[in-house]
Parts: sequence; C-alpha cells; structure tokens
Amino acid sequence: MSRTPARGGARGGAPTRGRELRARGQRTLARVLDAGTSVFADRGYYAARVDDIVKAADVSHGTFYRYFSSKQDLFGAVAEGVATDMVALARELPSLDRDDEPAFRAWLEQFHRLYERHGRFLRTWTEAEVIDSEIGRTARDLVTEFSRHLATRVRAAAPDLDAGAAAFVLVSMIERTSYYVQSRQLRVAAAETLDVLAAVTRSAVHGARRPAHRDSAAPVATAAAGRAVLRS
Amino acid sequence: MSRTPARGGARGGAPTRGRELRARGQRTLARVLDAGTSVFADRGYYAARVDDIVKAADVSHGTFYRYFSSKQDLFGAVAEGVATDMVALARELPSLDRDDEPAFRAWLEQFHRLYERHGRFLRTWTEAEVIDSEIGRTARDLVTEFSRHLATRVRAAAPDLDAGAAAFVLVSMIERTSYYVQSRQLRVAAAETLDVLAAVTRSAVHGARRPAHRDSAAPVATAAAGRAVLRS
Amino acid sequence: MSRTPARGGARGGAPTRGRELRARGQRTLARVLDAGTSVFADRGYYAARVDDIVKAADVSHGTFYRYFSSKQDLFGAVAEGVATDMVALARELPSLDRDDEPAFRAWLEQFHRLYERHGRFLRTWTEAEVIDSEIGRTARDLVTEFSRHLATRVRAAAPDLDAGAAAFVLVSMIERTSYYVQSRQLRVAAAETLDVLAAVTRSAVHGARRPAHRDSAAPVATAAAGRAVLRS
Amino acid sequence: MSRTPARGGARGGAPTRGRELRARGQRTLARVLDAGTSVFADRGYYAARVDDIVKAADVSHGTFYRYFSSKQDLFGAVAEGVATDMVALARELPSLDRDDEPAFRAWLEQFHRLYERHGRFLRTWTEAEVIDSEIGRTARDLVTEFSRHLATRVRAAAPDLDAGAAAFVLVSMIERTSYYVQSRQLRVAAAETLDVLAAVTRSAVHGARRPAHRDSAAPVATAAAGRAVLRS
DNA sequence: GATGAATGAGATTTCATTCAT
DNA sequence: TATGAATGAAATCTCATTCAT
Repeated sequence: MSRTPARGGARGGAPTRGRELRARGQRTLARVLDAGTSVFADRGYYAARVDDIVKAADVSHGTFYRYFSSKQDLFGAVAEGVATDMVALARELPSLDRDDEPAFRAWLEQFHRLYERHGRFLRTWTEAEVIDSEIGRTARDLVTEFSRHLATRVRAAAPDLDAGAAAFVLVSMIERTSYYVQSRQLRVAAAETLDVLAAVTRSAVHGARRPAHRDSAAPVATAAAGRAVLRS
Repeated sequence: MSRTPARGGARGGAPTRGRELRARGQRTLARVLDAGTSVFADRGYYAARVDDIVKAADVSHGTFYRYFSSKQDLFGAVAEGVATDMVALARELPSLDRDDEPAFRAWLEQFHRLYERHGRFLRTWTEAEVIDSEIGRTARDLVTEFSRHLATRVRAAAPDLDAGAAAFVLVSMIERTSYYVQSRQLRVAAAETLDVLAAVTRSAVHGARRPAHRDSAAPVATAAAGRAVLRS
Repeated sequence: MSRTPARGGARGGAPTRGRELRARGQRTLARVLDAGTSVFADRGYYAARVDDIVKAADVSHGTFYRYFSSKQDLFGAVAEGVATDMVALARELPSLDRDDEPAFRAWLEQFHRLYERHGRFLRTWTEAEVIDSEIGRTARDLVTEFSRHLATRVRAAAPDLDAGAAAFVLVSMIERTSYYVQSRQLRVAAAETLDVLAAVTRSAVHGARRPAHRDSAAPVATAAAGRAVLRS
Repeated sequence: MSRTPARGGARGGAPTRGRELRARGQRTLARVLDAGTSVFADRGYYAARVDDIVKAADVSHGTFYRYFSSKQDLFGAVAEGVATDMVALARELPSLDRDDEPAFRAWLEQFHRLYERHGRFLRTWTEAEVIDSEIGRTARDLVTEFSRHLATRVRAAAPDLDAGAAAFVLVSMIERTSYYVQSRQLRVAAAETLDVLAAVTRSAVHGARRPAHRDSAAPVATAAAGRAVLRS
C-alpha cells in the first residue's frame, strides 16, 4: 500500500473527510495510519487498544479522533488501503499460456511479497466482519476479484475447463499458502513454495502437458520436467 | 467432538476437574459447550459475550463459572473438541494411488461435511491466538498434522516429489476452498468444487504421468478425462 | 411521585425491563432512582455525573448500567415518575364555582407541595429536551394537560370566556409562581402567595365579586364587562 | 442588546479587555457574539459546542479565545446583553391606572416581541446557574427587577393591595405565558393571549370594573371585596 | 447445583482549551 | 489578527468475573 499522505486524496476518517490538510496534518495522519496498520496486524481488531495506537503514533487521544471518527473507522481506512494494493496486483495477473510461465512465476513472487507486508493485517479482517458488514464485503470482494481475473486467464488458456471453479480453487491455494508461509507455519523456503504453486497451477490448467505433434517418447521427458519443480 | 465430562483440558484450573458430574451436571455442561460453540462461531472470540453464551445455554452466570474457569477456558474446550474431530479425519486420509481416487474423493466429501460443522468456529481461531499462544499452537498443529498425513500419501504415490511442500500447498487449497464454500463466498455447487479439488490434487501428484506400457493415443484420452471434471 | 419499588411495575431502565426483580434488586433500583432524582435536581442533566449518582446511591458503575441503559434513560425514568404525579394532581382539580373556592385553595396548596418536591427536577427538564425530543414532549404535554383540565373547569364556571386562553394563562401563573417560590427567588411567605393566586384566579373567572345582598342589576353588567375582554 | 466593543463584563480575564479593537476586530467580535447567541439558544449551554459556535461565526478556535476567555465568558456576555434589554423594558413599564390601559397593553406587546428574540436564550439561563452563581443571580435579579417595577405601579394604582406579592404573581404569569407562546406550546394567537394577560392583570388590580356612571357606593364595596383577598 | 445481583478495572470517546505558525 | 493542529483530563459505558443466597 502506498502510505504516502496523499494516498487516497482526502482519505482518512470521517472527521477529516472533505477538509484540506496542511503539511503537518498530513504527516500526523500518516503516522496514525501506520500505527494502526501495525497494531492491528499485531493484535487483531479487538485486542488492539486505541491507547496502543496513539502511543505507537506518538499522538494524543484527541488527535486520533481528529482524524478518525472511531477505531472502526481507522480499521476501515487501513483495510481500504490494503484492498487497493491487492486489487492492483490482481489486475496485473499475466496470461497462463505456457510461454508466459516465467511471468506467472514472477507474479506469484509479487503476490508473496505483498503478503509479507499485508498478511498479518489480512488475518484480522475476519474479526472486523462481525461489526461492520461493509468491511466484510470488501474482504469477500477481494477474493472474488482475484478469482475473476484468474478465471479470465484460465478461460483463455484452457477453454474447456470450468474456469470459475478452477480459478476459485487456485486462488484459495495461492492465498492460503502465502498466509501460512507468512505466519511461519511453514518451514519450507518461500522460493520452493512458489515453484510448487506454479507447478500445480500449470498442471491444473494444462493437464498432461504434451505437445500434440510430439512422438510418444517425449511425454516421459515432459513429465520429468514437470515433476522437476516439485522435487525437493 | 468428544464432549467428555472430565474435559478439563490443559487450561487453568477448570472448575469441574476432579469432580464427578451427575446426570444433571452433564446435561448442563453439554448445554454450555453447545452454546459456546455456536456463539463463538457466530461472533468470534472477542465479540462473543459471556452473557450471550449463558443466555443461549439458558443458565446463569454463576453456573457458567462452575463449569469453566473463564471465557477463554470454554473456548479452549470447544477448540479441543474441534481439533479432535479434525485430527481424526486427518488420520483417515486414504492413499493417493490412482486406483484409490474414489476413496480420496469420498474423503474430500467428509472433509467438506466436517467443515460445514466447524468452519465458522475455525474462523475464530486466529483471534484467540493473541491471548493464548497455546490455542494458537493447536490451530497451527492442525495444519501441520494434515500436511504430515498428506505428505506420507504423496511420498507413497509419487516418490520423486517434494512431498512436504506439495502436501502443504494442497492442504492449503483444500482447507481454504472449503472455508470459502462454507462462508458462502463461492456460489459454485459443493459437488463440483470437490471434483475440481480432486482433479487438481491428482494432476499435481501424478502430473502427465503415463504408464510406460500405454500406447501414445492414451495420453490424450487421459488428459481429456483429467480435464473433464473441470468442465462447466 | 410514589417511589416504591413497584412504581411502574416493571419500569426502570431498558436493561431491567421485562425482567423480574427480586427484593434486593428492587431496593437497589429504588436507590438509584432516588439518587438520580436528587442529583439531577441539584446539578441539572448535563452537569450531573453518573459518578455522582452512583456515589449517592452507593452502588458501582456496573450496577447503574444494569438498571438503566444510560444516564438519559435514568433521566427519562425519573421524568416519567414526576409526570405521573403531576398528571394525577391535574386530574383532581376541583370546580371553580364560587362555592368551591376553599377546595380550589386546598388544591393550590397541594400543587405547591408537589412543586416543593419536584420543582428542582422540573427545572432541569428543558436541558434534556435538547437530546431527547420525547422527553421534551412529555414536558410540554404536562402543561397542556393542566391547561386542558383547567379549561374544563373555566368553561363550566364561566361559559362565555375563552376558556382555552384563560386556562393557559392561569396555569402559567400558578406554575411559575410555585417555581419561583420553590427556588427561593421570592421571599414572600408561601401562604400569602397562594391567597393571591386564588384571588387572581377568582377575579379572572368571576370578575367582581358582589355580596349576595346587592341588587341584581349591577352584578350582571359588571360580570359581563369583566368577561368581555376574555372572550375569544 | 448592547454589543459594546469593550464588553469585558465581570467574568475572568476577558482577552479583549483593555484592548482597542479596530474595525475588523469589531466585526469578528460581533460575529462570535451573534453565533453564540443563536447556538446557545438552540442547544442550551452544555450542549452548545465551542466548535458549533466557531463554525457558525466562521472563525477559528484560536480566534474565539482571542475574544472570550472561555465558553462561559461568552455566555456571560450574551446574557449581559439580554439582561440589559430586559431591564430597559422593565423601566418603561407604564402606570396601571385605568386610563393607561392601552399603554399597558402596548407594553405587553413589546414584552412579547422581546421574548420572541430572547426567549430561547432565556430558557438556557437556568443551566448555566449551576456553574456560575453570578449568572444565576443575574437571572434572578431580572425577575426581581420586573417585580419591583410592577409593584411600584400596583402600589400607585391600588394602594391597599399587597403590591409585592401581586406584582410577583403577575410577572410570573406574563413571563411564562410569553415563554410558552414563544416555544410553540400554545397554539392560541399571540394577540388574544395579550388581551387575556391585560384583562387578568386589570381585574387583579382593579377588581370589578364598573362603568363610571354608576353610583359611588357599590364600587368601593366591590373593590374592597375584590382586594380583600390580595391584602397582606 | 444453581441463581441473579454486584463489582470495578479498563475501554472508547468527547471537547474546552492551548500551541505553533 | 488569525489559523488549524494538538492536547489530555474527564466522561460514559462495557463486561468478565465474583459474591451472597
């Protein structure tokens, strides 16, 4: 997420919405936003105390409420920023054609990197759903957005698949794997995991890779190559 | 979920520990546990009020604390039950050999059904991590457990794969997909989703594998069969 | 106001509404209600601190909110009680016939006494209007209620007067005089003030009083003249 | 209302005291005073936010405190202006002689008009008493002032009445009726109400009105009877 | 074994006022 | 002269837990 003061233009909580902020105000707003991002990520929505946030931002309680109308409002602002970043990435999803595999692999890496930044915050998203259905919807929309983009690519690369279901399943896989890696639940090196994700995606989309014109010996070689990425 | 009278668990000073419960007590305990399960699932850990739980169980606050030393204690008890159920399922994971595909497909269905019961509660698990690292560990252990069991099967079915990473990625996929289906984020019918999960798992494990003795025409057919399940 | 525990049956704040209170709860409720009445009377709505009230009632903050959902809720409950008492008195307003003058005088005294009890609270009513229009309406309705009852009596005693306007003006007089007396803004003895109120009311309604033994012609003319200005 | 530049008042350290204000400063001061008048009237003392006032005046918080040392200071300044206006009116109270009835009626109308301007502010006066006894005294003094003036007139017109009590009761009536009319609690037309007020006042002071051509015996007796009840 | 009343620490939020530019 | 940012004490309200019956 670009956390520059001018991130969403006038964005910030209700109290500042519509007002023009001077340089000092912009800096303060950014500090509060940053503090919120990190405190929410560490503790989750409920366990995060406004007190923790203002201490992290080194501002007073009064200042906090000058920029955000409530703790929930701040959460929404942070979430919006995260969502923006994620959606931007979803749009950059490359084609799934065989020839573009390196591009897809690179994209996975970007995804991973983004997850390293936002993963801990994303984890808290479900908590906030309870109190604000709009925030919940945003989260849901994110998954849908990724699935939609991926489905388009699947459809182009393998027209006879159920693109919707396949895309959805693959997004689940990619997202959750990144989540586990980020939260240290997986000890496997990230690079390897990305290889596996790419390989599984490829085999799901292209099935048994066999150049149609190849002779029967080739398949074995191909399969070996395909398996290679899954090797330890 | 095993709702043994002497659940006790590992958490601090469960009031019922050591006591023998008569029939009436058992019924009350069960009511509180059930209420907790459903309230936690609906609202999450923090948003769940002890008041909500006692109302749902139709007992008094005093009674609640006769059976559980704290809200956290109850959460732990519920979580333990869920974990027990999940681990039991993990143990029943069938082989991934081609011939056992129907068995795996059936297992996926069981997984799905279990998720329908516990999915909403599982979602709340991450919240509680913050306050009790033991609960967090239990959650993490669950994933590890599934991965471990799946890795064993992968290793048996495709010895040359990086079984650890592959299993982990597949578990992520299966789990998260079930989660999304359960939380209505996916409109696709469950049966289809299971077919896709089975297909992706198969192609990931077996790749474009070709029995050496097959003639060259077969691969195409195989690939077609593989894709068939992904078709809309 | 009858501040017995059973005052409004289940009345008390929202939290207790509908619940059955045991003896102890009833006593506590009454204590909070009493404390609220006196603290509001002393300080007004805004300057009254919940802290003042709980100290006066010798209960904890938690207990306060067990019986009333908010400070405003308590205010409403007190106001309701006061309104009930006042309306009851309005209903007992005697006839304004000459022969019932002593009864009216006695009623004024009752009014005065009621004002001694509730006057200081009534003063605070306007403050609360700002935040709760319903409370404001209740206050307004009180004046209307008194006017309505008095108008009925005026109409019976002097059919050709504009009963509505006359009643309204007289209620204003009686109410505000009592208010000032209660708030020590008047040093005049209460008894005297009541005499004056009774006299002004009488002359307003009956015009010039003429001893019975007078000739019959004059009185009629006099009364007619007196009433003329009050006609609608 | 007298809005002198050097209003200062009696309250603590008015920032403008001693300073000479230029044209611009005068305009700003006037804007703040006007804003305060209307915001206090709308919301009352406590519910009025300094923020509301500065927004209404279109000045900054800093500017507000350049002219008034506190919210209370501004309230005092507004109150002072209102009091000045009211006292001026009290001084113009005409005689209550029969022949001056039209003058009295006209005065009532002026009173009414003044109330239309200040009534909503006067309502808030009682709130502020709590925090500043001086403000409370000013309010009380106003009533006293009116009573004093009216008592003088009563004494002149009907020497044998208890002028003090009578005047007080009549002031209560006039004031409160205007208040209710102003606050729309009375649906009666203003003109009619003024007629009734004049009539009640007249009959209270003069008792039965008797055409001048009547014989001299009766009036005295009648008046005596009427006045009897008003005697101290 | 069970109940409902009571507790109080602690959380969020408000808002008059001051400060720096 | 004016501005808008910042302050922080204090207010209201919450809710897991304990107590008395």
